Order: sequence, then C-alpha cells, then structure tokens
Amino acid sequence: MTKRLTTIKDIARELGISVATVSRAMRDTYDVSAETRRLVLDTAGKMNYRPNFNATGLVKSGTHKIAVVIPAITNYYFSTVITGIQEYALEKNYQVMLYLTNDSAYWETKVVRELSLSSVDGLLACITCETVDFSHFEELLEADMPLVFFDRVPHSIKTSMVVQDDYTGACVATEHLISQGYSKIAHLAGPYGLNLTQQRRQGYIDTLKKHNLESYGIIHSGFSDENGREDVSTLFQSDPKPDAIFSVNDRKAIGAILWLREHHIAVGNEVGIIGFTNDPTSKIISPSLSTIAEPAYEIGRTSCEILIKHIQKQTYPTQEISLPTELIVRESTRRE
Amino acid sequence: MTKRLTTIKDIARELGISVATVSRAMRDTYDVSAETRRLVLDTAGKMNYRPNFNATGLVKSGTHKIAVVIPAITNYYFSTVITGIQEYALEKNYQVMLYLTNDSAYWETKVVRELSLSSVDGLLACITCETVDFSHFEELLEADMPLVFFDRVPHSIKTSMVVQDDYTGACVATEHLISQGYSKIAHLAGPYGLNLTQQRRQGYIDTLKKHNLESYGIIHSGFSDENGREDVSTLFQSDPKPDAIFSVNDRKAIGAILWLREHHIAVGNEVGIIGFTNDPTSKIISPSLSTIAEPAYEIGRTSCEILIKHIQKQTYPTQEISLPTELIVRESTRRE
DNA sequence: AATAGTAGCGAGAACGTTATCGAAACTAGA
DNA sequence: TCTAGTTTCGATAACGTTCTCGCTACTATT
Repeated sequence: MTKRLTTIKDIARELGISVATVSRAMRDTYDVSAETRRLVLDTAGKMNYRPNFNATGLVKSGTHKIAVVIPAITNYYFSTVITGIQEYALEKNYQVMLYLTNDSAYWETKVVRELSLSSVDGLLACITCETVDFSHFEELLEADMPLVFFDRVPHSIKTSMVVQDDYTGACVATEHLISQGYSKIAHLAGPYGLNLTQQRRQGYIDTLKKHNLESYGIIHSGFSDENGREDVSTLFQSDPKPDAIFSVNDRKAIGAILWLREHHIAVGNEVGIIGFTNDPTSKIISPSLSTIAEPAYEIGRTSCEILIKHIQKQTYPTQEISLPTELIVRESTRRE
Repeated sequence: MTKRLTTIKDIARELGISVATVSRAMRDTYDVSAETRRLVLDTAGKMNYRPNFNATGLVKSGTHKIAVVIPAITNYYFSTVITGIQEYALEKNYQVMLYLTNDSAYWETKVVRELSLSSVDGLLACITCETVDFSHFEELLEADMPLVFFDRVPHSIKTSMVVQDDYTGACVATEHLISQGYSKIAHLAGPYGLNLTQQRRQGYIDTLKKHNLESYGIIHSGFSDENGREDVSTLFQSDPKPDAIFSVNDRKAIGAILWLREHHIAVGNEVGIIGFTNDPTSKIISPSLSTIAEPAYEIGRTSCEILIKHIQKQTYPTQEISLPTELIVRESTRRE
C-alpha cells in the first residue's frame, strides 16, 4: 500500500470547496445543495475515492465490523451458520471477522481478550466444549460490547442468545424411535457442561419416563464420528444391549452406523439410529440416517440480526430465541 | 460502546508523563528507560488498556487485517483452506475478514470493489465459476494492494497464486484406473473456464493418449453431487458405456456412486470411480471412494504466508506455488 | 574544566474523517 | 430599505495514535 489513495481533501481541492462540504455531500445529505452534491459524487467516482474506515471509525467510534468466534468451520452445521451470518451482515453493510478457537478454551479466551474493543462493533460467539470460566466474555459486557451467543451458550451470562429447540428436538427423536417399535434405547450424549447436551439428554430421559421405559445407557463424549464409534462399541460389549440409539449429533450417529455395519448388525432392522443436525452425509450413508434437522442457516441469520439490533440501539432488550427443529425419517429407523 | 475506553492519554495523565513516552513504551522500545516502560505496562494492564486499531491504522496506514474472498465455506475443501489461513494469520497477528461470494460473479465484483483499500492490508481470493472479467482484481493491483489467489486462479493476472498440482493429480488418477484394468474411461469435468478443470481434464486426456486409449466421454458441469448424478445418467444412457469414471471432485463422484447404486450397477467391480479432494464422506460412502487427496490445509497456510510476505515487503517477488497431491485407494476402484 | 555525545523525554504535527459553530448569501416579510 | 429567517458552506476542533523534532540532563572524553 505505497500508493496514496484519494481522500476527501483531494476532492475538495479539485473542486475548490471545503472538506466539510465534501464530507456532507458524501453522506445522506443535509445542508448541501443538490448541485454540489452531484458534483462531489461525480468527481469522487472519477477519482476512485474509497472512504477510509480507520478515520471514520476513529471519529464515530464504530467500525462496521462484527466478530464471529466459533470452535471450527469444518463441519456442516458451523459452516452453514456462518453462511447465514455472513449473508445478513453483508445485507446490512457489516463486515465479518472470523476467529476459530479450535475448541480450545485457551484460544477462546486469548482471542476474545485480544480482540481490541475498538476494532469491532459487536461479537457473535459459540463457546468451546471446554469453556467453564466466562470472565473473558463478562469483561466485554462490562465494556458495553454487544454480544450474542448461538448454539453453544453459557448458562450464567445475561445476554442475548439464539439456539435451536434442543429439548423438543430430543423429545421428538425419542418419540419417533418408540413409535417405530424400539424400546431399549441408549443415548450417545455430547460433552459434559454444554447446555445443548443437557437439553437433548433431558428430552431423551423425559420421553422415556413418559412411556415408562428405562434408559439403556448414556455415554458422554466429544462430537466426532470417532467418538460415536468408540461409544457404540462399549455400548454393545455389555449386556443387555440396546435396540436403538439416539445420538446427540449426526457425526456420532454415522460413526455408530459404521461400527455396526462392520460388525454385521443390521441398522434399522436390528437397531434403530437417529441423529441430530441433518448433515448432508446423513442421506449419503447407507442405510441413510434419520435425524432432527437444525435450522443452521436461520440461526446464523437471526443471531446476526439480533446482534446488529443491539449495536444500533444500546437499549435493545436481551432476547433468548429458540428456533424449531424438524424430524426427518430415513432408513436407519425403519424396520423392514 | 458508550463507555469510554482507556487511551494512552489516560495512562499518560495517570503517570504524569507525555503520551509520546507512553506510546514508545508500549511498542518494542527505544528511547525509553526500563523503569518507565515497566511502569507504563503495569498501569496499562491495571487500567485495562486496549490499543485503538482505528487510530494506529490511520497513522500507519495499515490495519492488521486480511480479506478472504471465497465462493462458499459449506464444503470440506474450502472450510479446511480457511482453517489453514486463519491459523497462520493468527500466528502472525493478522485478523481475517470473510467474504462469501456464493459463486456469483456479481457478488464477487461487488464485494471486491466495495472492499475499501483502507480496511485491509491484503486480499486472498478464490474466484467463482462464472468470473470471466477480472477488472475488479486488476484495480486492486493497480492500487498496490497485495493479492494472492488460491485453488481457482485466473489465467491472465500477474500475481502470486497457490494451487494443488491438478495436472499430475489427474494423471495419477487415470493411471490408477488403467492399472486396475479399466480401459473405457469417462471424465466428469468441472465448469468451463476454470483453470483447474482444464488442468485435470488435460491430465486425463494425456494419460489416455499415452496408453493409446480413447476417451469415453467428457461432460462439463458444476461441482455438486446433483451434477454428478445427472452427468453419469446421461453417460450411461448412450452406447458404448464406460467402465470407469474419473471425476473432477469427490462430490460429483459421490453423486455418481449414488446413481449407479440405485441402478444396480456394481461400483468397483463393474465400473470404477475415482474422485479428487479426499472429502471425509468419501470414506463413509459405500463402496468407499478412491480419490486424489488435496492438501487443503497447507494451501490455506501457504497462501496466507505468501500474502503476508507481500504485505510486509512490497518488492517480494510474485510466486506460483503448486502443492503435491496424493493417491488414496479405496473400494470404488477395486475389482473383487 | 570544557566539550561532545547519548539517553530519555515532551511538544506538536500528522493521518482522514465527522461535528460544531458561525459566516456569508440569499429570500421573504414589513 | 431594513430586518429576520433560511440555505449553503467554511474554519476548526476533535478522535487516538505515531513520528519528527528538539530540549534537557547525564556520561565520557580530552
């Protein structure tokens, strides 16, 4: 960037008017005649003028940028959420800065702490599996930084958040398994501490109780297909064995299917499996995976929408939004 | 952001010294005693000081930000590339701004044009399938904006770019099919105009010629599994039918497998299929998909590395880097 | 003891923009 | 013709940094 860019000073000199007038003409105008306005806009175009965001940000103390802090983007859910965020932000003329925490609490606090308050107008965050201390987020709130959480939300912080309806989704999933004739149902749960693993687990437990069924095991672990593989293997090494599995997400369910397939256990007929997410691979795997579809794109859009409302109006009230999920039936929960 | 943040003025007033000294003490120091430096750093920590990037950016005319312009992030390759970019950028204390073009040339030019030169130090781009006019990129180069392309690169612009070795990868893929005993090989190609579809297609053509084989059809279309589905269906409606397929990417290959499976054609035994990417679903689908693995993460890292070198040294020479690929053999190219 | 050199610091301009205040020029009312 | 009001604009001070000078006080050299 050695070449000097054209500034409003250059335009002012070119036209023989003051910088103040040029500045006024640029924005939605008052106090400036239609003619000079047109003149300014024309020469600005000719001189290829671009506003200097550092300068405007300095004086208005607001950059049109929002930060997104997220564990990863290499899976369907997160990448779709980000797509939703991005699209809404661009519509509203905000730019998004991306920070990957790699599901490490250390990186999360580091990133959030070093996130200079002056460089973004607000923050959209999805916490890691490990995060137990939220002081880095609380510091931001104390400095009046708008902050909204999505998907993985902390229990203790009072700010806006948007999630899918995890509890009802889990209820629907277990209900579906039961209605298909499965009765010995186990649950592949998510990592401890996360709100969504609690919700989905509780939905599972409550609908079992409602039908006077008992759980055939709950195993907590990470979100990967490898985790699902391991967990289903320990589940099937002990007696009595389950005849159905509700998995906290699709990736673990897919790991489970892979393991069962290798051990010649017929998925669907012998043991039913349902996941959560509606990852595209869930309809590619065979047998295809029944699942609870999450509105990932909408979660991205609405959380961004709420954040921008908070940014534009400090008094905007804290909101907790829960978006509906949808049952998608495929082969993995079908008997013959 | 109503609450006023602490500035170096506040620190200066607190300590009874000048802002200049505080500013010097903050950075890697010269002209400041060890004691005042320690003092400044201490009170800066106590007062929770964060540098104002707008101010530093304004005077140094450099934000520590880079922009990434990419068609989408909802697939394995792109999301992994971004992860690589992100990690290297964070190591070097750069922040990344994300712009999704949704594979639309209109959005690409819009985003790139409106990208204020003052808001980022450099640009990392992967063009859309549609892009034929590159003037929006050329304008940036004329303004001395560092710019490096990755994966999908334009043919006509003289700037740094990093790609995988598409040509050799395609050669290895077709070579593998031939060595497995397939001889009637078709190619599911990418969209016209893209450099990588040309390279992979040429690798396919050249190794066929080398073995005195003729092509059993080349069909150009998009990158989705739906495209693969459609193309393989038209391929198998006309005679003579191929006994193997080299697909420009894994998603199309997966679409092809799905179609063949539905039509009871044995993938592997009857017709061999090989893809390109090493998408995780390629080992989940059954039969599992042989493929050419792309170094997505490394492409992200090295393109970011080169961009930052360009940013830090205007005279850094233009580079064209080609990273090696790797053949991964699975079930889809195995005969009994 | 006189001079030169250096370490440490302060004053003030600059970066590009917006905001405040007031000045000119014009219009309208009497 | 004078006054009051309005429209359009210019000067100038901010915003929070960095950077260029230059000044002081101390150390080293002769």
